[in-house]
Amino acid sequence: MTANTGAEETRYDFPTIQERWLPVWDELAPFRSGIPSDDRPKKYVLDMFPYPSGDLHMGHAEAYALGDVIARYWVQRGFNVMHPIGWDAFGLPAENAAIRRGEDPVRWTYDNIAQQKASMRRYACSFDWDRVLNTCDPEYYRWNQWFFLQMFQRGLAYRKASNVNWCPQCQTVLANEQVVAGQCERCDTNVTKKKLTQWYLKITDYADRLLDDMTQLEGKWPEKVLLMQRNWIGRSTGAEVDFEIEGRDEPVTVYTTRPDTLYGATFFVVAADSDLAAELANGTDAEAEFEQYLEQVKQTSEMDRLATDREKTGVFLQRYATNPVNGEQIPIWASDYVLADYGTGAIMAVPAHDQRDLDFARTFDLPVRVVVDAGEDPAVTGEATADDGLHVNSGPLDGLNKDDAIAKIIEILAERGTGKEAVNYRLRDWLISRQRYWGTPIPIIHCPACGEVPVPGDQLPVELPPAEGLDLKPKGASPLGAATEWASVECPSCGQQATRDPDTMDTFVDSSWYYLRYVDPHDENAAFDPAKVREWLPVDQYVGGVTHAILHLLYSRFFTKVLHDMGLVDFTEPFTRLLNQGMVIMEGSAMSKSRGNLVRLSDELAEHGVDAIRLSMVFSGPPEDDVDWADVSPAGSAKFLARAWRLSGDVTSDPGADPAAGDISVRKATHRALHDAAQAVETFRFNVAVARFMELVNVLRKAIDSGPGPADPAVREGAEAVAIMLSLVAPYTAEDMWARLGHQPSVARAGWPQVEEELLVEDAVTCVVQVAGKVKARLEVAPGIGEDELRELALADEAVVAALGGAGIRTVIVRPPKLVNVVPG
RNA sequence: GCCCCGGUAUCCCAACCGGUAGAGGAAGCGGUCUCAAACACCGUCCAGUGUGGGUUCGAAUCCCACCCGGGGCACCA
Repeated sequence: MTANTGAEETRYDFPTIQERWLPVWDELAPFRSGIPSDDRPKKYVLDMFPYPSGDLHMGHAEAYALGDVIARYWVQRGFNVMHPIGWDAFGLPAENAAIRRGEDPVRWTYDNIAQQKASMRRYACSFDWDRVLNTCDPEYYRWNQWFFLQMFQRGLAYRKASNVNWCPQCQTVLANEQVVAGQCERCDTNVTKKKLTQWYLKITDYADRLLDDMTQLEGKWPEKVLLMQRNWIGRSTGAEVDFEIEGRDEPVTVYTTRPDTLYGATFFVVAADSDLAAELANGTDAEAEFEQYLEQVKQTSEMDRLATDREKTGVFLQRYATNPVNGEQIPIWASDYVLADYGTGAIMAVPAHDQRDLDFARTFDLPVRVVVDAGEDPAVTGEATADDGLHVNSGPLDGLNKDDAIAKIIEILAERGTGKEAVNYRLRDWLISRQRYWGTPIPIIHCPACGEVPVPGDQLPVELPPAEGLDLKPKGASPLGAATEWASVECPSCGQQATRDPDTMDTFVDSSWYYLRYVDPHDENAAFDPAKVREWLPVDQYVGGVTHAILHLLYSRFFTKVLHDMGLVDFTEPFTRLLNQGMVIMEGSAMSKSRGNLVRLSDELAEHGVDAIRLSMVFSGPPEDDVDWADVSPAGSAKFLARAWRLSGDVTSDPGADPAAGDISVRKATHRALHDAAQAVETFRFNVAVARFMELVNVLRKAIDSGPGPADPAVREGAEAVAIMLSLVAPYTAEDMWARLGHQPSVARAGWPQVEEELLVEDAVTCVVQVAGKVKARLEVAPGIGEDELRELALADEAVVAALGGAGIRTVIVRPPKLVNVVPG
């Protein structure tokens, strides 16, 4: 390298340093991970890829700074780290820009990608630029189509008509995971229901494995994320019980988690919007009333429906069900508090032991019968009792506790053939079709004769037609349907005139497997090469926001399991470890244009420099906590960087000077810092690691100014360690220091110095001597001091003797070398 | 309503298995340098750990209750 190393400079000038090293790094490419002769052990560090909706913002700056610490750390530790980046490039913003400003979504997307890519280069992310992928490239999304067809053939992709979530703003359907508190995850519009035929992926087939495999992730993923996924999947165990219905051939099955309370069922409720309700109401005197009620239910928005403390409503259908254990006739009601798509859409109501049933019973004056004795009468208190207790009024279950009663009743029902043990999930199949343009076309051809026909593999990818000339305005049907030339095709199986499926896939399909594609993003023969995947995956460390705790992470786990079953990968969990970084907020609330508290990343970078911003992000606190920009001081970060940088100009010894000849206490400080910082990084306490850097810089400053002086080789050793450690967070500053210390770039590949164990041992330790738990004396002792010796020393201490004041000694607790506690008698 | 996570100095945050409450930073204050200032450097102030109880020789750390903040789930039978 012939770059000006800046050895003569005396002032830390970040713009100069940035310009100096960027071109050098471009040439050196220190983070290239695909060199065949590279025999370093492999590690895969992955940042969640960004959506290209404009330039990078503060949130990106934080996320990528944190991921970079991890990636760069493992490089320093001698690993061949694959740290790739790509773009999650399909999605609505491109389309909306097209609609609003008449821009071509393709162009809009690629322009933004180019801008973000340039920004990431300047931000000095340690990405391997040979592995970039864009999900909107046909060479990428053809494999979405390929996976879809694989799933289709396995019965894992199917079409069905159902009441689906519909966002009136986006004019498209949404998956359950994309509805947050009754609102569209993307635009916060109240979601409505619509009966539509849509494509689904059968994630429910994997519910048990998605749940059970979480044990592999225990301790490696944030507990919070695991909990959220468990809640989302919502497995419950109970029983299905068949109730005969008067005047109906088939019995109706209900699902209950409390089959033991069957004797307490005093009425029966079907979901008002279920087919069963309509059927049961049909031809009864209640029919008109029911129709009216159903209308009213349909008018209720999802938001209102979810509101707690809602009055219970319903209609008696004038029909009766028979309780299979005691032959009782119980009235059948229709209500919206029972959900059509959970369980069987019908329940047995046990008001004494279920609050919702009790509320309903009290509203409509239905009987309440206690079958589990809890000492209180729910009919009087208004509080249903769900606790364990002895069963009463329950025939053969009398006197049993809950668990025994459940076992017993299941046995009885099974014997009679009127019920069985059953499991239910909250998780629903993943609705993946979208009525929008900018996504992966679903590779199915609808033939009037053959039905749903897969597009033959050799005709993939089914490319999107150009947006030009298409009306992309949301109108509830996919714009692709209007591209007649594109849509009309011959049926691959019978040759008849047929049409392409006009919908595109949820963009979460794209991100469900992108981490596999990075092993060779330009592979033309397959989505990925299983051999290469074996080399690199699963991902050792995944870094991203907690916003994806359910959506993306659940879908990716599902995809991985499907690929496992297809024999394409040999692991069942894609991400071994997960770190969720927090958000960047401003004065307590999320940054947004409307709040006017938006801090522009580009402004901050221009003012303080890339390194100072990165350092601020990393140092602000634990990575998973939100960073309040009002609390961080980029100027303070810049000050520290300048202070560290100055060390490199002060060192006067030559490169290669033997540190063993240097000052021992400086050496100890260096090795202690290297050791502690490494540990802090490995446990994601990056802020603590930075504190260790700062500590060492302070020690070295003192050593130079008023200690062994700038020529001491220990000072050089320390300054080099600072450069190496700092390379994780502040790559420009570190590289410049490295050069000023007389080394060739890149410091990123310098390697983490070997920590010398003997330098971690302290010369002397302060031992605290307490009397009755209060500190009375401090002794300087050898770290290896024995218990007896320490006890004697402590008891001989004047202050201790004085504190005891002649009182006897009951016990002496000795914890060498740090503590002695004398307990007076 | 249920379930998680967190409350330490003015602020952001450290503190290993229970063992000296302070590593680091910001802000403040004082000083050195300077004609003065900025920068830099040096020094310094500041809490007994949300509240109440318990366990222990000893509690920020463990247990119980409560308060406050953040998050998740929420008519899932």
